[in-house]
Order: sequence, then structure tokens, then C-alpha cells
Amino acid sequence: MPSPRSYHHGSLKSALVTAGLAALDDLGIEGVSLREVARRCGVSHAAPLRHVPDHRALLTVLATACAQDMHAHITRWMATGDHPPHLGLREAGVAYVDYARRWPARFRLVWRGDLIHAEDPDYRQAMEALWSTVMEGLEAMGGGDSPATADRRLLAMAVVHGLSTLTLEGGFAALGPSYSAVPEETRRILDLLGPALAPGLHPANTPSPCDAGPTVPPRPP
Amino acid sequence: MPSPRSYHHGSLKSALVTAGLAALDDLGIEGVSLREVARRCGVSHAAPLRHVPDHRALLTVLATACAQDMHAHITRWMATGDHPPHLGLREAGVAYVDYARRWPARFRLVWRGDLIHAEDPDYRQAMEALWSTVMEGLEAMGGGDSPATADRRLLAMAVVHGLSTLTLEGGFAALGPSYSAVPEETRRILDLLGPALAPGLHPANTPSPCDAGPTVPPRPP
DNA sequence: AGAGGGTGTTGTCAGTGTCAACATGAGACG
DNA sequence: CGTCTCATGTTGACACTGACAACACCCTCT
Repeated sequence: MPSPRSYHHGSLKSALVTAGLAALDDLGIEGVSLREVARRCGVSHAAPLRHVPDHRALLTVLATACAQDMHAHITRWMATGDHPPHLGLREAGVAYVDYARRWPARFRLVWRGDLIHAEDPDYRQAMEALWSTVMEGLEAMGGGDSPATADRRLLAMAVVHGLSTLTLEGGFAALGPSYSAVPEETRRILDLLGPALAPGLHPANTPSPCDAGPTVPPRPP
Repeated sequence: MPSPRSYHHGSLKSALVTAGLAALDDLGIEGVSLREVARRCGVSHAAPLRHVPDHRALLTVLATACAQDMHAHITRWMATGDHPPHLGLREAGVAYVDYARRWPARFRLVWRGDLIHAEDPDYRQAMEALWSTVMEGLEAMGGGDSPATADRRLLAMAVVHGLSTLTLEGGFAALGPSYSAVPEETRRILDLLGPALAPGLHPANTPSPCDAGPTVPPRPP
């Protein structure tokens, strides 16, 4: 890492991602401008354009990185606790909501299809990996491949995503006692879904609805 | 409506809202700039600032108008069909998702807490009215005031909102057969929720999960 | 050693939000 | 009826943004 930095930066491409994520966390999505990122890299205002065709492309790269980060968060969460298979989806959902609560700007960017190139292959691949991990738990809950399986997937995605976005945008503020998206509360909500998602199981034999799970896995680098 | 328009516009404040909504539908949220709206009103670039302190305030006024519009959409939808009380929430949810599908930019703006003044009293009032209408159906589904009622409200809001946002942002694209948010599909998904939301009712006596409902109420003015 | 090209810089343009200074004219007040 | 006031609209400016063109540097390959 040359101190006075020679004329060429050397690894600007990856530095853009690092600085971009930092700007995202510090300033929110609106704060991630090409010039701001250039500033944080100690480079002139047009330098980023050598590595990224335009602003959308920069945001797309960052969104992809955030999707991978979120994926890693959920994977780590699932690995930390010891979850019986029929609770797999619930814990994946809890991890999903937890990520949104702790990394609001990153979560928002992942879903800002109007700001990024949503058809970008890297981005799409990261998103598919993310969802497939969340959905692994649903398969484990049984139900086989009944015709309603696709619908149950939709339902599970909608609940988990809806909890996250409503929390972030203050959608629960209209209700009196507010939902704070901490894992215990999320578990309580998701447990209500049990009968709807796993029709083969009776509510009676879904054990202890609020048993423990991981609460604060280490922050990703 | 003076044709050559005298020096003073006369009713610029309301014209801003009309032009703002038009710009929103035409260009999306990013297209709603103070200058664009001024242009559409045939007025100089700084004139809007006499009626609105800044850009956020303009978006807040528009978001409030959209929330009221959405509220009216749902109310009209509920009045059009003849729904037995235990299906009230389901139809309100269908109307909610339908609005998001048909007015994507308006729906998005309503929830862009980062772009508007979310504490604005008019905005908050509109949002509370909106949610209370959606939730009326849930009360009608029974369950009384059991301790889980608040949780069931959260769950219902999350499902309906999650279906809407995931559809808009293309979140279902990763799955094979895509969900298109048309009322019939939404009904099928929401019907899965029956047992979770109305614990007093057995799945067996929730009649015909996919009976008819209104499909295309008239567009709001 | 010399050429080529990838990378970084500088300067510029159009677009935006926001402010200050100025212009207009409608309504209040005598 | 005359005048004055002030809300409303205009003009011009500044800082910020994304994007492009022209130029500068220096690594690498032959």
C-alpha cells in the first residue's frame, strides 16, 4: 500500500466496493455518489468511471456485495444455532429480518430494482443463492411437493420480506405497541405461520414456539 | 383557468399536487423534481418553493395524496364485492396488492420514508386510516382480543405488504413460475393464511377458498 | 528501447435543490 | 378612490451531481 500513492491506484476496483459500502452505511443510498466514493478512495472525481460504466453499475456491484453479505449472515445464523428441521424456515426468516434491522441501507439497496441493473448476472445469481438458502428450511418442514408448494413458498417469502420492509419504513408506527424486529418478536410472529406452511403437522406437535436461537452473530467484515 | 396566465398562477399549490402525481406516474419517483413540476405547471423553476419548503415536503404532500388514493381504492373495492365477514381481510389484502400492481410509483412513494417527512401529521393520519381499513376485516374474522391479536395484525400486514413489494421489485423472479399479483393469485396465497389468522375457525369450515370478488374497480380520478 | 493501452486527471456541460434579490399585483386600509 | 403591504412569482446565482472528451502517466509487451 504505497503511502503517497503513485499516479495509479493499483486496486481501485475493489477499493470502490469497500468505500461504497462504507458510504452506504454512513450516508444511506442517496449518499453513494460516484464523486463521494472517489473522494473516499482519494482519487479524482472521474476515476471510478474507468472501472464502472455508470452510476447504476456501481450501485449494482454494491447491491450484489450486499446480497452476498446477507446470504453469509443467514448461513452463519443457521450454523450457529441448533435448529430442528421443522424450525429451519423460521430461523432463516428471523435471520433475514435481523439483517434488515441491523443493516438497513444494505438491505434497502438489495431491493432497489429501480436504481440498479436487476438483470445483471452476478446480481441475479447472488439473489437466487440468497432465496434458496432461506427456502431450504421450508422444504425441511415437509409437505412434500403438493400442488400448493409454490404458493407456500410465496407466502413464506412475503411474510419475511414484509416484516423487514415494514419495520424499516416505519410501517408499524401506526399501531400502538411497535414491533422492533428483534429475534424474539420475529419468532413469535413466524410461529403463527406454522399451520399454514406445514399442513402435515398439527399445531399441537410444533414444540415450544419460542425456544432459543442465536441472537448476535459476529458482524461480517 | 386564465389562458395566457397572469403574473400570479392563482392556485399553484393544488396544481403542484396534480402535476406532481402526473410526473410520478410518468417518470417514477426520481422524475419528480421541483423543476419538473414547475415546468408542468408553466411556472418558473423556483415558484414551487413559495408553497412547499423543500423537495422532501413536496414528496410528502404527494405521498399523503397517494395514501388517500390507495385508501379510497381499497374502500371502493370492499364496497363493490359482497364479502362474507370472514373474508374481509382477504379482500382488503387483495385490494392492497392490486393497488401496488397498478400504481407502482404511487405505492412506492407511500413507503419511501427516507424521501419524505414521515412524521408529518397529514401523512401519518392518512397512513393510519389506510391501515385501519385494511385491518377492519381482521377484526371481523373473530378471535376476540386474545393476547395474540397484535401478533396476528403484524402477520397480516407483513404478508400483504410483502407480496406487494416483492412483486414490484421483482423479488419473485428467482422462482420459476412467477407470481403476477393478479387478484386470483393473491386470493390463493392469502387463503393459506386462514388458519393462522382465525384460530377459532377450523380450516374445514372456511368456505370455497377461491370464490369471486371484484376484479377491476374504476380508476381513481 | 520504443509503442500501445489501461488507468488517473482536468475541464466542461446539463441537470438538480436552494437561496437572495427583485418584480408584480391583489387585497387591506385609510 | 388612492396607497401600501405582502404573498406570490421571477431571475440569477451557487454547490452539488452524472457524464463525457481531451490529456497525462506509466506499466507491459515486443
